Amino acid sequence: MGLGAKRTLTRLFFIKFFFNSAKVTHLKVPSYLCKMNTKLSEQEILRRESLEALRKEGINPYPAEEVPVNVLSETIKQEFPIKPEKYTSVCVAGRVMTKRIMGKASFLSIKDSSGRIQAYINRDVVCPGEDKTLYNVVFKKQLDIGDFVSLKGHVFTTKTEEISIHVSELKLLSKALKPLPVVKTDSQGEKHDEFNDPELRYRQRYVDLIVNEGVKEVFVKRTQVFNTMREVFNEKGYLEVETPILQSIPGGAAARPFMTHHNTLDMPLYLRISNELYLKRLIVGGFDGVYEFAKDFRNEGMDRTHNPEFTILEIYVAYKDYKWMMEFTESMFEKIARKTTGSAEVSFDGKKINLAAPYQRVPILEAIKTHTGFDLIDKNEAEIKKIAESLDVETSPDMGKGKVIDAIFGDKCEKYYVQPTFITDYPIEMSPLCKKHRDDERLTERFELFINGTEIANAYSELNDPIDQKERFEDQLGLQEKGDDEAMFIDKDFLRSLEYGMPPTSGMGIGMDRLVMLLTGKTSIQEVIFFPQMRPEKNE
RNA sequence: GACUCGAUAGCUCAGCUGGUAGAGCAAUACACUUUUAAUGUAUGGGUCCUGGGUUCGAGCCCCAGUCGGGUCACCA
Repeated sequence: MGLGAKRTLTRLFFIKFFFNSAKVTHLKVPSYLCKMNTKLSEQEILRRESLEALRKEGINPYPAEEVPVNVLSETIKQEFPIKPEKYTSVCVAGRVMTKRIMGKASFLSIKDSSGRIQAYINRDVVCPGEDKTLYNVVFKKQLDIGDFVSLKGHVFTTKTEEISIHVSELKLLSKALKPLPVVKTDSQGEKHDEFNDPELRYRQRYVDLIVNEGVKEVFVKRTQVFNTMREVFNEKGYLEVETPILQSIPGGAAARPFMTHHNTLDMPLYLRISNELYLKRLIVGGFDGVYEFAKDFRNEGMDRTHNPEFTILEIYVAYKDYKWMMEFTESMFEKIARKTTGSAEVSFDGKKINLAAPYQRVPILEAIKTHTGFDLIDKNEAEIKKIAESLDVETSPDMGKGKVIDAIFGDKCEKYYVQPTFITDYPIEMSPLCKKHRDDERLTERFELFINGTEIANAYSELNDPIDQKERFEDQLGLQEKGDDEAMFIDKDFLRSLEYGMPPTSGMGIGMDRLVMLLTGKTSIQEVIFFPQMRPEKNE
C-alpha cells in the first residue's frame, strides 16, 4: 500500500469518526455556505463573451509570464519633469481605471500600487502593420475597466500638461469579469458616484481599496504606527513575542470570552481576551522587556468603537514602574504622531488634539471630585452606590465597589478628557492585577490614558506579590458569585509563576485600532480594520 | 438588546395623493489621431431586500423577517 493511499484511508477513518462524534454539533454547515449564486448581469455576460473571444484570437487573458515592470507610476510623475531622459523606455503595469476612445487615438488611466497614471494609445503606433485588430478589437472592444494590463512606451507630457505614457505595446495581464464602480472626480475635486455604501465597502473591501482614494492610505498609516512602535521597542532591546490565543483560562482582563472546543483534548478552550498573564510569565522567565501585538477577542457588543476581534499592543518592562511608563508612553505617542501625520497635533471629530508630551496626570478620585463634587476615598460600597444613584449613574447588585466607581467615571468624567490625560491611582477593587499604591493601600499604581474621552491605554506597576495576587483573585471569585460574569478566573499556574519571583515590572496595553482611528481621523473602527466583522450575506 | 433611518439597473441616486419604474456614470453600437467628470447620436439593462396582507391595482400603505448605518444600553 502506497503512502498516499494509506493516508487517504486514515483520513476517511478520521472523517467517519469525526462525523459520528455526537459532541461535534457546531460543524453543521450553515446554508449560506452551500450555494453559489450564479445569476449574471448583462455586463458580466458580455465580459465572459469577451473572454472567450480573446481566447479564440489566441490571447491568453490570464498569462503566466513575469511582467518586466521597471517603474511605478508615482515615480514617473515625480521624476519625469526633472530627468526626462530616464523615461524613454518604461514598462508599467496596473488596473485600467478609465478609458476614453477618440477614433484612432485613445487615453486610458491605469492604477498601480503607487497611484494612477494616464496613457496615450495611438492606433498606428500600437499596430504599425496592416492588421489593426489589436487596437480596433482587443483594445477598443474587449479591454474593460478593471482589467490588468502592462504598458511599454515612453513618457511624455500631453497638450493639457499631464504626464502620460505614450504606449508602443499593450498586453492584457488579467481580465476582470465584474464591472468596477467608476468613481469620477471633477475639476473642482468633487467626487461623483462615489462607492460609499458602508455595507458594500466593508464586505468587498477589495473594491473599496481599488476605487476609493484614501482607503489604502489609512491602512498604510496603520502599519506605520505599528512599525514605529516596533522601532521604539526594538531600540530598547525589548523582544517581540507570541503567546497563546487559545487559552484554557481566559485571563488578564474583565470580559466575556468566545468559547470553542478542542476535539482531541476534548476540552473547552477560549479565545484570549488578553495576553497579559503570559507576558508576565515571560518576565518571570528572565526577559527584561517583552511585547506583543495581540489579536484579542471579546464576545460583547459591537459599535463604532468595538469589533469582536481587535488588536492590543501589550508591553512589559522589568525594573520599571507606572511613572516611567507614563513618560515612555507620552514620548512614544508624540513620535508616532509626528511620523505618521507629520505633526504632534491631530484633528479628530472636529477637535484639535495635541499629542506632544508631557500629558496631564489626574488621579481618578480627584477627577470624580472635580466633575461630581463627591470625594469617594474611604467610602464603602453602599455609600458609593448611593452617590452613584444620586448622580443618575445606573448600578446593579452584582457590581462591586470597583465597577461602581468605574461607572461613575465613565458616565460623568471621561468625556472631559479630550486632550491626552493620564488618569491615575485607581481604587484597588478595580484593578486585581495591579500593585498597591506605594503611598496609599486603598489605591493602585495604575493609569489609563484618555484621549478624546476614550481610553487608549491602560498600564500598571504590575502586582508581583504572589500572596496579594492570590487574595485579589479570590476577591474576583466573590464577584463571580455575586453574578459578575466578567470577574476574572483564578489562574493557578500564573500564581505559581509569581511565587518563583517576578521583578518589579511595569506593563501596558494600548488599543491599537483606536489609536489608528485617532491618527487617521476615522470615527468608526470599521474604517481601520480591513475586514470588520459582519453578518454573513444572505444567499438568494 | 432598544429606538431610529435606509435597501430601486454594475455604481450613485430620483420615483408625486397607490395606476405595470427613471436619470447620471458604467455597458452596447456608430463617429472622432493629445482627451481628462472627453464629446455627439442611438440602444440594451430591473426578483424595486424577502415573505405575507390590504386593494380592481403596491416600489409606495399595513404586518413579520433579513442585512446595513446611526443613537442608546451592555461593554474597555
